[in-house]
Amino acid sequence: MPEYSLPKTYDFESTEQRIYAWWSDNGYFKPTNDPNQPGFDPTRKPYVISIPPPNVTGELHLGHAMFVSMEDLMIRYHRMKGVPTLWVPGTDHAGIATQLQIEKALAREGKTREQIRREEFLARTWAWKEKYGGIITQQIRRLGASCDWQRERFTLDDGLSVAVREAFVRLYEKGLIYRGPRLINWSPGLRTAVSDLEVEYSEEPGTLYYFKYMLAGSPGDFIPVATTRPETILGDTAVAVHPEDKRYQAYIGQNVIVPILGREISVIADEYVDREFGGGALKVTPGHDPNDYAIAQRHNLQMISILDEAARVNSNGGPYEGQDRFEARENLWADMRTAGLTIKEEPYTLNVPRSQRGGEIIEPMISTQWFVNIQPLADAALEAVRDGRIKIVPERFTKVYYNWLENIEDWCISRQLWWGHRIPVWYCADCGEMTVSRDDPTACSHCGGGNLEQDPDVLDTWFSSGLWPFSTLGWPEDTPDFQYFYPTTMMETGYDILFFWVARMIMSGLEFTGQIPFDTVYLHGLIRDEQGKKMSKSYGNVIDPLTVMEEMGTDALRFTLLVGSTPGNDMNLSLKKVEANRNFANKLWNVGRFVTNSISQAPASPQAEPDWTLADSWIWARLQNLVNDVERLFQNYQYGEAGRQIYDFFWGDFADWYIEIAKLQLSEGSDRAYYTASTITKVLDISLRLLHPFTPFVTEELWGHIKRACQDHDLNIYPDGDWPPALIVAPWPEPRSPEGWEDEKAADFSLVQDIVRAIRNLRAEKGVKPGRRIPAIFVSEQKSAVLSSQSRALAALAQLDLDQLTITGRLNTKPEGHIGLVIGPVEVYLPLSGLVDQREERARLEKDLAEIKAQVERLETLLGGAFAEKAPPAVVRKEQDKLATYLVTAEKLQLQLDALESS
RNA sequence: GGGCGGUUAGCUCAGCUGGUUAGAGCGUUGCGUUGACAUCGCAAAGGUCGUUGGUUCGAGUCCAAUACCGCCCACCA
Repeated sequence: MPEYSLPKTYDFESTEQRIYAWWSDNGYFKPTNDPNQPGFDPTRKPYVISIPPPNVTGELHLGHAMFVSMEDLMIRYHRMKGVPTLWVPGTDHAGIATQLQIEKALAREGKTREQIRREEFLARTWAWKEKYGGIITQQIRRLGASCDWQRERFTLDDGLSVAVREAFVRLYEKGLIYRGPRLINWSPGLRTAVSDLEVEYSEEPGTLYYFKYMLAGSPGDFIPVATTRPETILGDTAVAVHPEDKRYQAYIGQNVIVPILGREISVIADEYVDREFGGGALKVTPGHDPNDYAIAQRHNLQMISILDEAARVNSNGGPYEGQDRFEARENLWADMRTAGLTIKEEPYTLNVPRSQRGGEIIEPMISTQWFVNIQPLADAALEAVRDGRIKIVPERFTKVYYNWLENIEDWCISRQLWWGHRIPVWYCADCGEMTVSRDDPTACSHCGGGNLEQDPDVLDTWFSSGLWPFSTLGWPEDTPDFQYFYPTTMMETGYDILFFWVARMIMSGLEFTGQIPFDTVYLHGLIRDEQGKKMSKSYGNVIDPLTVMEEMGTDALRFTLLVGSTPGNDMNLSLKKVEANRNFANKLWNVGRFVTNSISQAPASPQAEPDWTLADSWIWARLQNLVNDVERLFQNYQYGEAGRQIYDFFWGDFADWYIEIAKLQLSEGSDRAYYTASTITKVLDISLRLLHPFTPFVTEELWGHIKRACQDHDLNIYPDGDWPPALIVAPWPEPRSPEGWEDEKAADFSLVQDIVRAIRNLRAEKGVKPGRRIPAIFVSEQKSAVLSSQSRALAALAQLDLDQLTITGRLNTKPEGHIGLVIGPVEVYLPLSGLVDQREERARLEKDLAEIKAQVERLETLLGGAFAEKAPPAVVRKEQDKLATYLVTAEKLQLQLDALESS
């Protein structure tokens, strides 16, 4: 019974929470260089990430799993490199989203927020937050997030609220915030303004209505006008035609009559009008259409609002007052038809603006709101990326970023909600002036009166999240954290919030701190279902990360997300992939079992280290190669590719080949066994270190077992037995340049692999029973030394009879009753007498020969052409070597064929 | 209307500065109780890298055009 008997299967359930608590208890998530602790060194540059704060009452979804995995990978990698790292966690109050949840809960009690009043509503929301606010952060912990939880923040914290007020007041004092009536996007269901970004457009079938605008001056005469929204006729203040449109030129300046209402409005000329569309004339509704609003400003037109907060027709709508906007549409149209004012209706595809949150149709309305004059901030934000102070990965998103900022409109920041940062503006009942203040004022700053009332509105959630990278570090106070950890290093998030969040953080960071908030933006893609469809509850294709973690382990999910994604590209997730990676975790585990057993069985007190075997050299070279590649890929943010390469190395090279050969070397006893145990331990150790940022739990757990086994058996793989206390803080493997011997060893080992594969292949083809050991004759002039040294390995891997192996430089006659194989410079003969079929053999040899000859021909042409002169010498030499090998192979194949003919 | 991404094996995808026989996982087929692992092993089948043209000694990789799929921005009522 081995001393270390690990279970056969990796048990993630019993591991993950224990390991997480252990890391946390040992303080590994905290920065190793902390400005609030003794021994702080301000010259060491930290690596800092601010977490994209999830909605405080949200539930974990795959988007969270994605960014947590990615950021945790970045953090763990840098931590292992010895860089002081800080990952600041926190949550967002998510104004609209949270308020909607509370309102829904209220609705179930048959209440509205207006009924219970603001104070009571906020109390309930806070209670809700207290109750559910911990769930999401708990779930993020389950993913293995190595955040410094002592620095956790919430956007409505006192400190962050101070930051929000500071930001608002500064902008106001600089004249970059203003209040006024403007056409904004109104959400009638939520009864609040929303920003342009919060409106989504969807193509939907609708109707284009044609009707008559009767001329006031000449009865019976009319201008035909088309609209998709007849109810807005009630708010028309002009009819516009193109100035050069001959049909209507005569009417310009005349009056037309608004249907049903009978108001007179004038016909104006504006180049915006498209003569081809509809009748060529445009009704102008400045109060409910952005383009019409612009026209109205050019022509100084009156602006009429016809809808109230709930999008019901108001008193400007005459007989339709009180009707819902869609109801009014039908009724007005019916009345117009009765009045003979309609022309026709035709089907038409509309682009309907809908609320990102509620999904209802957004109504453009004129409303008094607070705005940020964004242009100066946008210019600075553009400059920071243009001059390279901030780098966006993948690079193509910089163009998207530029395009948005170059065409940006002022930002409507006030929301008619209750849950959020209340606007720090007070209105004086005595003098009517505004007091804008960082602290709650007791008196009007203008008249000194005490009759102050605070603006009832709150700020857009993104206003506070825009301050996140520095508000979480203590800004506006100049705290030690802010001084040391700001600017942060990496902003990792989904490309879908590039505008909402990233751009605004850059604008705010530059404006308020005078510095960039982070130097790199890494954007990951969205996660879709197996077919590439968006996951949504209505499709029923949502994958719940918690279920996946429960069933297959956190590491399997993390590895799938990390390795399955390419920067900026969406990924399609299927459970099959997670399953494959659960199997990988299990593979790791079982290699670990093998290694711990080997350690505990290895002989003690080593003598001098024996020469490395070919396999030893090969695996070291491969591993070193891997370390270098991973480092390069990490530097280029190619995390997925790095993970894939580690996977391939671990399974395809280490487990499939080296471990199999190691079994032989271990059975040799004494020093060879000791050093082989040491080698597999070292290779595993480095593999675990490389994998740790991807799959932290299984690697940490396994590494702990390896460490204990080594310590108990005096096997030192770290100098002086100086083991790191935990894998999470173990040093990252150092890249090294090759020493020159690697290529030859790689070529020799690859020959061994090819021989083994060829023999296995033939055995399978001929139906030789697995396990049956057969004799073999190896013939090669150039490689007999390699073959001799590898006889045991060849015998074991290809199931040959070691006692009946012949290795020779040349053979005069082909052995009777053998099947011959040619692998490069090596011939192998296997005595499969009963299974030899002359015709089959000839066919096989001819096929191989034909292939080789084709290659020879190709290479001869290649090397005879301009390639030999123009290609780099190293590339040419490689091809020449190949040709030489092919020629030898061809020759040997030909000899075998000849032998077959003559027998 | 403008911009971006994708198109590689039956499916889902890698393939990063061009190097000459294009990879993985899953699936399929055949064999298998080799004391790490059946969440496994061995072997096999399977691809004119969307199309056309160009640059180059050399193109899945670079350039141009084009088709289809998807996304973002703008929003002609």
